[in-house]
Amino acid sequence: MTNYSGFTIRIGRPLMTDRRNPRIATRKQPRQARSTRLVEDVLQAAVQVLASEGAQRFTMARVAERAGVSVGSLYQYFPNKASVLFRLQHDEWRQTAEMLRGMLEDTRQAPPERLRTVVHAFIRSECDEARMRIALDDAAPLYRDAPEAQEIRAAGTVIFRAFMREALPDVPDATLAVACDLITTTLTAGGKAFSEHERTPAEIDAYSTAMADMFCAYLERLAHN
Amino acid sequence: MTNYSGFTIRIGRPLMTDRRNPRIATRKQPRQARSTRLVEDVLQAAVQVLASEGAQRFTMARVAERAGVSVGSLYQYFPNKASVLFRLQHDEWRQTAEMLRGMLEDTRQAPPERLRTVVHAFIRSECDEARMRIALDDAAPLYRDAPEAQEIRAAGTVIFRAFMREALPDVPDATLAVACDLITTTLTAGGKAFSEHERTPAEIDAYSTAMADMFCAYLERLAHN
Amino acid sequence: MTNYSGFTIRIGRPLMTDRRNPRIATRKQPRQARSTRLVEDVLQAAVQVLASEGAQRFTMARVAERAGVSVGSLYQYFPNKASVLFRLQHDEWRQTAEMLRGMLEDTRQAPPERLRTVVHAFIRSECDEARMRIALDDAAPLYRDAPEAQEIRAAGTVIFRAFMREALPDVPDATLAVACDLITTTLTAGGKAFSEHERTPAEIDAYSTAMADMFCAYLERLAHN
Amino acid sequence: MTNYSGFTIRIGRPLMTDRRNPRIATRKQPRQARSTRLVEDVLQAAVQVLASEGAQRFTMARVAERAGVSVGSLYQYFPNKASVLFRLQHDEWRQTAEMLRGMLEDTRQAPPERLRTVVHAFIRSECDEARMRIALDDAAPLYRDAPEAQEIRAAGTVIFRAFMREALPDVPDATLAVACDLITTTLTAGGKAFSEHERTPAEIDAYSTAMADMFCAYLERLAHN
DNA sequence: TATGAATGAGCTTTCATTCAT
DNA sequence: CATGAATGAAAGCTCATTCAT
Repeated sequence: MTNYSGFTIRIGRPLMTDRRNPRIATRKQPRQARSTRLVEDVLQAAVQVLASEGAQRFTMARVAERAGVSVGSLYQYFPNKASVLFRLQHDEWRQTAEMLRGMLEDTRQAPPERLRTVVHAFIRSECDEARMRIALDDAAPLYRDAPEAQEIRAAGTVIFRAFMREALPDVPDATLAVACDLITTTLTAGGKAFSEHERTPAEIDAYSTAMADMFCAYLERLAHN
Repeated sequence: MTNYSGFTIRIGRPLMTDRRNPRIATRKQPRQARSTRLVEDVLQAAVQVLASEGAQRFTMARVAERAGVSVGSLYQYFPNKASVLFRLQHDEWRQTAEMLRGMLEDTRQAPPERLRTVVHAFIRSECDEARMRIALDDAAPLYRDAPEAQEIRAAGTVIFRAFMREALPDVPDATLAVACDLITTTLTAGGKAFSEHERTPAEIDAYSTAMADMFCAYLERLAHN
Repeated sequence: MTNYSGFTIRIGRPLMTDRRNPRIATRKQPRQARSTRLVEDVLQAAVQVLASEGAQRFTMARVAERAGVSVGSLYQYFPNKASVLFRLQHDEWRQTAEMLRGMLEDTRQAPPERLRTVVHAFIRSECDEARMRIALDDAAPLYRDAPEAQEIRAAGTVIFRAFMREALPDVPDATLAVACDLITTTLTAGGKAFSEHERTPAEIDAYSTAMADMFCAYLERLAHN
Repeated sequence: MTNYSGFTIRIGRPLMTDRRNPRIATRKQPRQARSTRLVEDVLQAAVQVLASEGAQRFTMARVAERAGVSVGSLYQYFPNKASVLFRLQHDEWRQTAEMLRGMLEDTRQAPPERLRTVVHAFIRSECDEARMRIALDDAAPLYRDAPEAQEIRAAGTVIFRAFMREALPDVPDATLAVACDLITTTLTAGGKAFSEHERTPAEIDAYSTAMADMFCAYLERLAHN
């Protein structure tokens, strides 16, 4: 998936690339402490395998071995490989979304300032663990078309739309919708593309500033039209 | 590949996700008519397989069958699977770059107008054959890190930089470089993300207009600072 | 199992198809009400799993889940998967055998009439729960070669032999033995084959009548030779 | 499949036990001599594996090893495991059907004599390679529901029906149909059941004679009613 | 030069059974 | 007694690539 912050508006239907749409939800809820631990170990191991081996060599066997469990145990809690990857992505989404929500709803700052903050935070977070994120993105075809993946993005959309409405009270709905889509897509897809290469903190800062400038210039133009 | 128009500036080094960096260049230059024909058949077939089967099921055997050639012949002209995919991507890049170059260098229009034209043309072209493009993108991990892929982008960068300098004569070099990077990345990554879903012509137009608006607002701000 | 009514005479030794001959008897005799209940729940669940999932997907985990018991408990009363299946088959056999015995020993009717009754009853019973029976039969390789399975058939044989002797008082022992074997095999194997396809009551009746006719014609011929 | 002579009439629809209905036809027609040889080696190996290891342990890897080829080669000519088994069964059917057809159409003998010949030949052939046949039958769930398997039986039916009409010229169609079904089912299912145990030539002869007697008695009764 | 048969490592997933809690 | 987490061997199948013909 291109955008994993959960903030992208999607109007059209996704172009499926795979016939089957696998169940991806977790197979059972771990109830005992040991199980919870196992799931966490597995996810941690999955991140490591993804980062060190890449999406191509991300196999259930490797994850199991890295986690110090048997393949069978893996399949107790994840119905298939896609579900492990999806869970990773999902957790990422949740975490990022939570972070961004806090910033977007922080009424102590003016909307443009909030947007600046969000852009900087997002780009920076994208550059953290970039290797793993790239690999996770490479694996996207495996989990992208799962129904669960589709559901996630809606929540982020709502929050961002509210923010945009606050920032641009007088803009017509249709215009606002497109602006939301454009900004979130630019942020997420652009952030991802940017983070595909190793970046210094200075580069990150310069790029984030530029993107925030661009967004703010756009907002101003929308406000004055 | 995130950007396949050949217009993205890349400063940092790419974060490799695969150990081996295979030769990807075509194995031999087909000079005879028959060979050229074969290569074209193969590429055509590859596009079809990609579009109809998806990246996951893109195999050399399938390409060969669709092209009406033997696997052996395929390997006469392409050293491996990645090279076929890369060639597809490369051709795409070339074609798009050529188109955009014409628009960017068309001095009959003011720079902002040229940029608008470019954005519309690019987004529209991204939405054509979207299914194949998505699949090609899914397969990016296979060819992305090849040295040949790195070289391509430079040319596009130069052209776009010249355009930007023309549009913003007084902006410092460093600022301009970042702006170039931002705009090309937004255009390519954003365009790709947008085209991942089925779009009506009206949606395409609205989105392109919004993106062009955003770019122009940004250019103005840069010009006046 | 080809014949699961318990009425087939087996002279030769079975051709083993599996190396190991596992213990199949129930692990312990459940004497407490709770245990009896559990065993019954398990068997009921097993029937359901067999009918709904087929032999291929008949797993201990599924049975346990359907029965609302833990796998561990399952293994308290059944030493292995084969034993569950065998028990199912065994119960079937017992039930059918009991039914047929009553009919065969009913001296109020002449032997040919009794045989007619038996044929109709058996074919009809085979067509009940056909799906489960097919699945149980598919699973036969798992329990067929168990020693316990061999023992069962003897009892049925004795009863049927007595009936045949009554019907054909003057036929030599050897001839009678073969006739017994032929009729029971035809009834059971033929009934099973017939019930593998969905049947209307009319079809069932027609087929039963034909089979009974055939048996009676055969008995008459044996009697007059 | 219960009946593999191809002579069974099936009126009702089969009760499916598996959701998916796999393609079973051969993947490609071997054109070179080497390939033909390979296919034959594979089938020979499959028979051996089936006979020596049983259906349970019949795996593609084992077949490949026994045939002295790689698994990959196996999958060049057989799309899946079921197709190997089906091919075995299919060849059996064809061979048996051919044999029986010759006997049934041999007008030099009276119909009852022909039927006697057929019964003896069939039972004897069932007892040959019994171990392999049992295993093949155990594996039936894998190929039974394939569409190709359904088609085969029709041909045998036609031939046997013609024979029965010749033997019983005055019997109504409906009666004849049921009689055909009964006799073929009895022959095939009964023969299979009989051959599940090791048999001496004397036993085989006695059983065949008995079954033929039964059929002839039945035919006579039908003729005189 | 063209063919396509052959390879075999490698992948995902299942499931009977055990045993610590 | 009951639980259900954990095991890990084993299976079916794919596919990039090679090389004898």
